[in-house]
Parts: sequence; C-alpha cells; structure tokens
Amino acid sequence: MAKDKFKISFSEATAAAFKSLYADKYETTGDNQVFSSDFIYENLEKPKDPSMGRFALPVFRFGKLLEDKPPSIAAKVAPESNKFLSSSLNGPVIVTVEAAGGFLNARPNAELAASSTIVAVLDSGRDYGNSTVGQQRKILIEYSSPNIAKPFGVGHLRSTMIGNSLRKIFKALDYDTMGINFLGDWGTQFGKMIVAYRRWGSEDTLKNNSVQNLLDLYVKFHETAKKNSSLEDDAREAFKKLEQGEKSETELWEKLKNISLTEFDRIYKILGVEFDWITSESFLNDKMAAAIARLERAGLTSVSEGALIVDIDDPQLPPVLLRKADGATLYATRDITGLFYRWQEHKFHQSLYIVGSAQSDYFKQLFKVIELMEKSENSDASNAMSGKTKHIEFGWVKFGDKAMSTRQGNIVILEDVIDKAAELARKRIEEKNPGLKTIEETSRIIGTGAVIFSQLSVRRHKDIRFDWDQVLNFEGETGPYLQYTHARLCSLLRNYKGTVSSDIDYTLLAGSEESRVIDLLADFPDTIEDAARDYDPFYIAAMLLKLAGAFNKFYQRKNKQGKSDKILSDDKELSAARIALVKSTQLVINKGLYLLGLEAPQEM
RNA sequence: GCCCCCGUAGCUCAUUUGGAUAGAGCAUCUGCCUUCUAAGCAGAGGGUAACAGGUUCGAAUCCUGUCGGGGGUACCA
Repeated sequence: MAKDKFKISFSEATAAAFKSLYADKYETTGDNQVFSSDFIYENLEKPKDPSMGRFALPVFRFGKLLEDKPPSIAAKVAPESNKFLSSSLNGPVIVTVEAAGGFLNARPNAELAASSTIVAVLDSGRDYGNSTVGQQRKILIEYSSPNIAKPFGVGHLRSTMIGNSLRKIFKALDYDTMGINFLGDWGTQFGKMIVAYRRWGSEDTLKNNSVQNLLDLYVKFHETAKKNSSLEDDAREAFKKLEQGEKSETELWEKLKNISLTEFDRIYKILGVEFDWITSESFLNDKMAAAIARLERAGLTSVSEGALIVDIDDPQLPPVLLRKADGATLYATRDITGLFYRWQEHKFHQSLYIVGSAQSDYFKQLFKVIELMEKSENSDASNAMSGKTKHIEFGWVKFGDKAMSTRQGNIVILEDVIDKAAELARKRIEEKNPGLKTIEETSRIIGTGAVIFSQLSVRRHKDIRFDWDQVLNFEGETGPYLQYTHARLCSLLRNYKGTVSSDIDYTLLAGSEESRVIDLLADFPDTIEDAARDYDPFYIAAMLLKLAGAFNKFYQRKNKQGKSDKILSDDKELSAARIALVKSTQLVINKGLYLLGLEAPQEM
C-alpha cells in the first residue's frame, strides 16, 4: 500500500511527542507501541464523522502503559505533536492535530492535500488507483458458471457480477487474472432434460423462445417426479448413457447445449461481462479417470454402498463421492479434475470460486480432499495447490420470501429485468433530455447499470432480496445515480472552454465541500485494495456513492446571497481550479464504475 | 438431530481488524431550477442494534445461552 505522506508526518511527530512527554515510559518500552511511528501509522483509523479530520489515532489502549487517562493523554499529546509538526519543516504545516476525548484527530493542510491528490489523479488519469502489489502473480477467478439448458436468471447474476468486478480489481492491482466460466453442461440434470424432452418435447420446443421452453420442461419434470419417482431413475439412466457416449443422447445434448451457449453469449454482451476462458464440465470428461486414479494412488478412496468415495475424516462433513453406484461421475469428480487441470496448466497463486454460500460445506470437502491428497503425496508446500484455493461465498438472491429455485420455476429471467429497466430509463430520457442522440444505447447502459449495481451495493455475505421496485428505482443509492453524476461531470467538462490542468491556485479549493471530495479521491487507491482484501466490490460501490454525494453537495452549494455557487464562472482562476477537481472526480467515478462493471455515460 | 450464515429506523442496507453522539437511501412531510443535467441538493420525523448474560477502558461488532429466519446435511449441481 502506498504510504500517505500526511500520515507519515503525523506518525513521526506524534511518536516524538509521546517520547518527550512520557520519557520515563519510553526508557522501559523502547521504540515500540506509541513510541514507534510505524506502530502509530498502522493504528490510524478513519473518524466516523469526516468533519473531525481525515484520520485519527485512538489512545484509549495506551492508558495502562502510560499510566494516564486517555482524554488527558490526547490533550497533552496534541499540542506537542503540533509543535513537532511545525518545527521540523521550513515550509507550511502539513498536518494539524486536535484532541477530542480519547482521540487524536488529524487534518491535512487543505491546500497541500488538494494539490497532492489532484496532481496524482490528473497525472495518472485512468491508471489512478492502480498499484503493483500483485507482481503479476496469477489469480484464477471462476464466476457465473450457469447451467446449460436453463435460462439465465437473476440468481446467476450475483456470482457473475462479483467475479467480473474482482477480475478487474485484481487486474488493477497488477495480478495476472484469469476469469473462468465453468459451464454446467454435464450431470444428472441432463438426464432429466433428456427424459423430459422425450416425454413432452418436440422439435418445436427447440425453436421459438427455446430457453423458456427448456425451463418449462425442467419444471414439469420436477413436478411429475414428485408423484412418480421412477422418473428420477430414468434420468440417472439417461445421464449414464450420455456419459458412455450413446449417440441419441449425445445428439440431443449437443442441441440443448448450443441453444444455451448462444443465449448466454448474448446476455454476457449485454452485461459487458468478460471471461478469459470459457470451459465446461464436459471438457473434463476424458480427464476424470486419471484424476480418480491419482486419488486412489494416494490411498484416499474406498467403496461404500457401491459408490467410490473419499472419506475426509471430519465428523461434520460427509464423504466426497467420486463415482455413483451406477458408475457415473458427480459434480465433485469434475471439480476436482478441473482443479488438477488448472493447477497443472497455470500454477496459480490463488484460485477463487465465486459461488453462493449454500455450497460452503461442499467447498470445505473439496479443499480437504486436496489437502489430504497432497499430504499423502508429500508435496512440498511451494508446489502444492492446497491453501491456494478459496471459496468466495455470497448470500442468496431471494425472490419474495424464497430462494430462487430453477426447479420450482421460482425464477426471474434476467433479460426481463434488464428490458424493463432500460425501458424505464428510456422514458426518463425522453422526458428530460429528448434531444439525446444515443438514447437507445444510453437507456440500455442505465438499465443494466441499475441491475448490476443492485448486486454489488450490498456486502457479499448478505442475502439480497430481489425487489422489482428497488431495482427499477433510479434515485438515491443506485447505479443510475452514479451514472447521472458522471454525466453531469462530463457536461461541466464540455462547457469549460479552457484546458484542464493541475497548475492551479489550490487555495481556491480549501473549502469544506471541496476538501471532502478531495479526501474521498485520496482514499480511492486504498478502497481498491480493501475490495481486493475482502474479495468484495462493495467497498468501491460504497465509496463511489459517498464521492458522488460529496460532489453533488459541492455542485449545488449556495453562496452567501443564496444563489448557486457555480463551478464555472467569469472568474478564470476559480473556474480553472474547480474544473481540475471536476476532472479528477470524473476520472475516479469513471474508473470506479469500470471496476464494478458499469458503463459511464457522457450524457443522459 | 447436527453444522453454517443471518437478525440494526416502516422498508432496503451501512457502521472494514472492537472505538467518538449507531449513519445512508427508499417511503412520508417541508423547502430549492429565468444561467453549469432537479436521476440532484438542503431540512424534518423515525432506534431497547431480536432477547438475556459475559469479556473489555470501550461491544451492533468478540464469547455463552434463548428466540426467530435462511441454508447445508454422500449417490443433484
């Protein structure tokens, strides 16, 4: 993480202040705790209320060490810190410290903060916020991974958008990222589809609106199977034949698969989602035997009730099935095989699975198998995939009160949602900006923006309730609000006649509204790293909302006469300074939206 | 039964490794466009953070228990 010069100055001055005020304690403690500037730097926090300062050091925990009361410590240290801060430099004081209860609140010199931030943003442009921490280490990210022969529902959206965003985030941090779409095109479900198609389907089923028809078949299968359990046996039988390469099953499967692939491709284009590798379960068909053999060699397998299993020696988790009693493989078999393959091909630093939390036990099992196997093989840690795989889980997308379930037909088709949102956006544009030439494209950008953002604006582990009214609302904490702010920034830049430059009078940007915007711009690089650390794009979404809010507040600020205090005016110096802030904000919102997977319209 | 996750304003959610007076948005109400995009801004009301204990200088956050919701629990993926 790039060190912040304001925080460094504060930490050094404050460590010096502690040393001089508590010299006796320093003698016994040495350069540790509050007497170490590094320690102070590491323990800085962000004040809850931004008006209290940009960063803060809580001193409560040092009460015992210093044998003093926290408010008293803060009250003594603050002036001493300020003394060091002003004496150590010839130039202006770059940070001022203020005691507030048990906190030392620090505020960078507004003018210096403005200049260092804006220079950094304008110099880096689109690269602002990027870093080199990844050092080109390889990260595999598996996301989306829908099942073929089912429509792309809102339930798949969460994995898709989190993964798509993480891929961009890790790329920005100089990781060598690889986005993988692991399509579910194998397994008993295709036995089900084959059985259902033979019973109720026809050539017509595959023609018009065919994915919807496939869903109807799938739902009908499960309805019927409730009453007639022999259907499930038929499905298993059909899948077994497919796995053995029987011609008629294979041909039908190919048809179902092609319909879905075309469909998914279209959806991903609409969403702007990209992958580096689109693969599928059937790709692993000829590699599973070797994978099973490897586990057998490692002495992990046994036969139980006719099935080939790995007992993972955990009372809380069931064994992993590799082969069913009828000889057919399971999802776990293919996942393990796929992992072997990915390791062999890519020797990844990390491999992430963006999959719902319902599967958390499953991934525990999976990773345990790998761990046991490598232990048994005596792999040395540097050449082991164990410990490098991670299940990035997220909450369910609920519809009504229930989880969305394809089997029960309780599913909202993603494209319906996007179409509705885009339609609504179009109406808004027709009312408000009827001259807009790119109305078609722009309404689509806004519609998808609303839908995508709804998935990323809640922390990953939480369940999301899918609510039409909420998704179709474009006001407040929404994607369209960010896009609107971006369009507004672009509009200002179009209206400005001069050239945007960071060579401006920074004293003109020292107001509290400007400072708030600048603080948030300065936080952006850390926010990207936070998002990467927790594998959660939410941090970026939340920060952008704050930034947009702070900017809009500045934009609509009124002057003393109660008139709006315009960004652009006859005052050339002032306009030049403000437009530099506008450009910086526009760049960061644009980049942030990009990292989330939203497009940023110039006009709307 | 056992295991995991969740419970914060009427609703949807923040509060990053425990920190300051628990904050936003939606909805409701009140203001603000003859000049930079009102998809905006300003303001009002709205809280026993499910409940009860515990740890701590300090708990929405950590621990224990209770209640409520969701998920998982070998031949689905």
